[in-house]
Order: sequence, then structure tokens, then C-alpha cells
Amino acid sequence: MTDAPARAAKRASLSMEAVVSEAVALLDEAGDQAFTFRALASRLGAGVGSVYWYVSNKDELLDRASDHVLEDVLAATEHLDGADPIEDARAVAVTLFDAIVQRPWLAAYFMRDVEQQPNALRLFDRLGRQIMRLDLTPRETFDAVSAITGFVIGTAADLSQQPPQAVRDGKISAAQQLDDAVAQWRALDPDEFPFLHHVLDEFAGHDDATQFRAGLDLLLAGIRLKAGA
Amino acid sequence: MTDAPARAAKRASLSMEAVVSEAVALLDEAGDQAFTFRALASRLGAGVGSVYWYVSNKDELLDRASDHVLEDVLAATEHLDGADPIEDARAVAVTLFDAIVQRPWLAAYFMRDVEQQPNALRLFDRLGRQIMRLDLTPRETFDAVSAITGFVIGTAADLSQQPPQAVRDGKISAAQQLDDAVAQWRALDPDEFPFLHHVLDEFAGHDDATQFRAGLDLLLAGIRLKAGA
DNA sequence: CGAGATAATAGAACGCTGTTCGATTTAGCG
DNA sequence: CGCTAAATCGAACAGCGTTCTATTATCTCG
Repeated sequence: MTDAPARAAKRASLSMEAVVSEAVALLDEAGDQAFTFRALASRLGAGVGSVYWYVSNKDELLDRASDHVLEDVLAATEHLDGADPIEDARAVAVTLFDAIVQRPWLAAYFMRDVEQQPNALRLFDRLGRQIMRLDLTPRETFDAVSAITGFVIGTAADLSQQPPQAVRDGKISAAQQLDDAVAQWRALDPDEFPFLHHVLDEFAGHDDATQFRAGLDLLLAGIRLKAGA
Repeated sequence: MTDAPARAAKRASLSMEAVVSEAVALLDEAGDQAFTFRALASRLGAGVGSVYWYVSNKDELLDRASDHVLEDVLAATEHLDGADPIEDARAVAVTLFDAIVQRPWLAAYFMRDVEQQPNALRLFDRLGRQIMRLDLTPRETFDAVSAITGFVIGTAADLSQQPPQAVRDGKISAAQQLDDAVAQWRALDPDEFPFLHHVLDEFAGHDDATQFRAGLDLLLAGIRLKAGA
């Protein structure tokens, strides 16, 4: 018998694919805080130097990980029914949003270095193709697509940002934390903060994903309006 | 004579105000990459331990620095003419956007820990007060304000993100970098990337700030439409 | 005024990080 | 078989946020 599998295990045999997908797995399981070269290497059963043979940078690795994940988003938006361009654009935006909420690290690296992120470009184009179907000038089309992208990334990044220390430590629950924030708003002077008091009840019972969709609809309504004029 | 000023200079005398405003100065001059406790301490003529007496965290320091900067934004949006609520809301949004573009680090810390950021709350309320003047339900009002905030922060963060390594090193200019990106888009297959080719010329000559305003107008148009219905 | 308490300051030390480097092992091929 | 190039490895380095303890200034009050 060959003793390769037996005596081996000393040396790992890697590949770009293995490095990137294991990086995604580590990010998913442990978060970006715990995403270190040492942790990734030990997960691969390899040395840290080996990872650097495939990737020259932590940023480059994250760029590649981001694009790797976008394959799923791309697949999920493959078939659009095409009845209404705006509806199709919404579908792309919502799918991307959901992906980022699930993986907060995506927001910071999406379309950062397009050279290493072909899927990001493809997704951007797929969204743009829907807006192209509207009756807009190239300039207006470009602005609209950029606006949608910015809104999705920005809102998702906001919502998926790390919860406060107390919640992370498990000292208080996320729901408790929201209640505390509401109480804090309520304690403010109504004359100085009229808006906060006006929307207090909405804030208390709000759901991030629903709120995102509401905002997206406002933006899309503005785009539709411009296209109709 | 007292030799206090002469023999002193060994011990620094700090204050919360001094620490925070020197932190902002360091961030402005050197960027967040170079923003370290050691750099800040030496700039203050103090030890790193002294900074920790005022602040328990780097995050807390950045929260405070962010809020400190927002004073200027607050002052700049003090007097709104009030003719049109949407116009006033736009003014607040644009002012905030410009502030973030000038200081990229703001985006990540804006409204992160409201307990330490009273000015962020004030600004959020000031924007909300304008939208309150429209004929919307509390829920719609809250969604609209959140959408504007998310769009501003997200777009500004996107635009102010660190330029590629090659540009940072001064190897190529920012203009050259844009040209390269355009050339890269042009080289793509027009059948696979129809949108990118369609907006190529717009991309080549686009200005980030103008594009932001165009996107903001779309969102505001959507809000106005909802308010009119 | 002076001594004890408290508020501030200081910087060495710790553990962790991304990254570099030279040595070492494997695989491919003439 | 031997040689070259591709891969792997982990110790070592510089820098980071943070902690800790010793030290000094400032204040309080009999």
C-alpha cells in the first residue's frame, strides 16, 4: 500500500478554491473578528506561509471571498420574469441585501477591487440591465443604478454592524437592548426631539428587513417617476 | 519665578476635550490607518496610559470623535428656510454627505452608540422634523428618514473608501486609475455586459458628489410622491 | 500648613495580529 | 535518476490595542 495518506497529514495540499471557500466558512462560523491567517491556516491543516502563496494580502483574500459568495446571489437572480423592469430590479436588490445581512463582511468588500471580483461586476450589470429597459438617458440610468447599489450596500452595512458590547457578551438580549434604546429616546425632551417622540412606537416595533424594503420602494418609486416623465 | 513651565513638559495635562479634538486632528491629517494610541499620545505629549484614563476603548474614542465632528454639521444646518420640507431635508442630507466624504472614518461610527453621540441624535431628529411636515403616517415618516440616512451614509462610505494600493503609493494618479477602470470595462464582452457598455461614457466623466445628489433626488422624489398621494 | 486621600500621568509589558523570509519538501520532466 | 520549479512550512519581526503598577500632582480638611 502507499503510505501517502497514512504518513502524510504532515503536509497539506491546498488550492485557491480550498483557501477561499474555507475562508468563507471561517467567516460564516466565527465572524470577521475571529478571521485570522492563523485560524484559517490551522483550519486548512496548513501553515500561515502557505496561505500567502495563494494570496498576497488579507484584503485580497477578502475580495476573493466576497466574490465567491456572490456566485449564490448571481444564481438566485438568474431567472427574472421580466414583466416589470422595476420589479426585477427590486428582486436583485433584495437578494443582494439579504446576502449582506447574513454576511456583514460583504458590505466592506463588495466591488472594492473589480479586477478580482468578476461576479460583483456581473451582478452590477444584471441590475443595470433592468434599469436600461426604462426610458432614461444613459446618464440617468447610471445614476439610478448607482443609487440603488449605494442604498442596498449602505443600509445592509448599517443593519449588520456589530451589536453593542453588552449584547455580544450575552449580558443582555437584543430585544432588551432595543427596549433600552426606546426607553432612552422616551426620556429625551419632546421639545428638543419632536421627531424621535413622533416615531417612538414605530421604532419599538420595527423590523430591519421590512424597513429596508420600504426605503427601497421609495427609491424605486422615484426612479419610475423619472422614467415616466 | 516658578519653574513650573520650565521644569514641566515632563508631565502633560490632558482633558476629554483635548484628547478628542486631537484625535480628530490626527485622523484628519494622517487617516485612520495611522490613527494609533501611540501616535495620539505622542501628539499630546503624553503616555498611552493617560489616554486610557479618559476613554476605555478605541471604539469609544472614535464614537466621541465622530460626535465631536458632527457639531459642525449641526451648526451648518441650524437655519433652514423652511419653504419646502423636502428641500430642507435635502440640505441636511447634503451637508452630512459632504462631512463624511471629507472624513471617511465618520461613516463607520455615525449613530453607532447613541449614548455617546448626542449630536448624531440631534441631527437625525433635525432631518426627521422636516419629513414630519409631510403628510405621512408615523411609520412612513420613520421609514423615509431611515432610508435617507442609510442612503447618505452608505453612498458616502462607498465613495470615501480607501483608493487602491497603487494609487495610495502614488504609482498612478487617481485620474489614471479611473481611465484604467474604463478601459477595463470597455474590454469586456458587450453581450455579457450590455449595461456597462451602455453607461461607459457616463462612468468615464462622472463626479461622485454630483452622482450622489442625483440619487438623493430620486429618493426624495419617491418620498414626495408618497406624501402627495 | 501639612499629611493623607484621590485624581492623573506614565511607560513597560502582554498577547495578538498581518506579513516576511529562508529552509525544506514535493512534484514534474528530460 | 537527478534537477528544477512549485509548494509548504513555521519561526521571527514589527506594530497594534490594552492592562497594570508605580509614580506624581492636586485637593481636602483638621
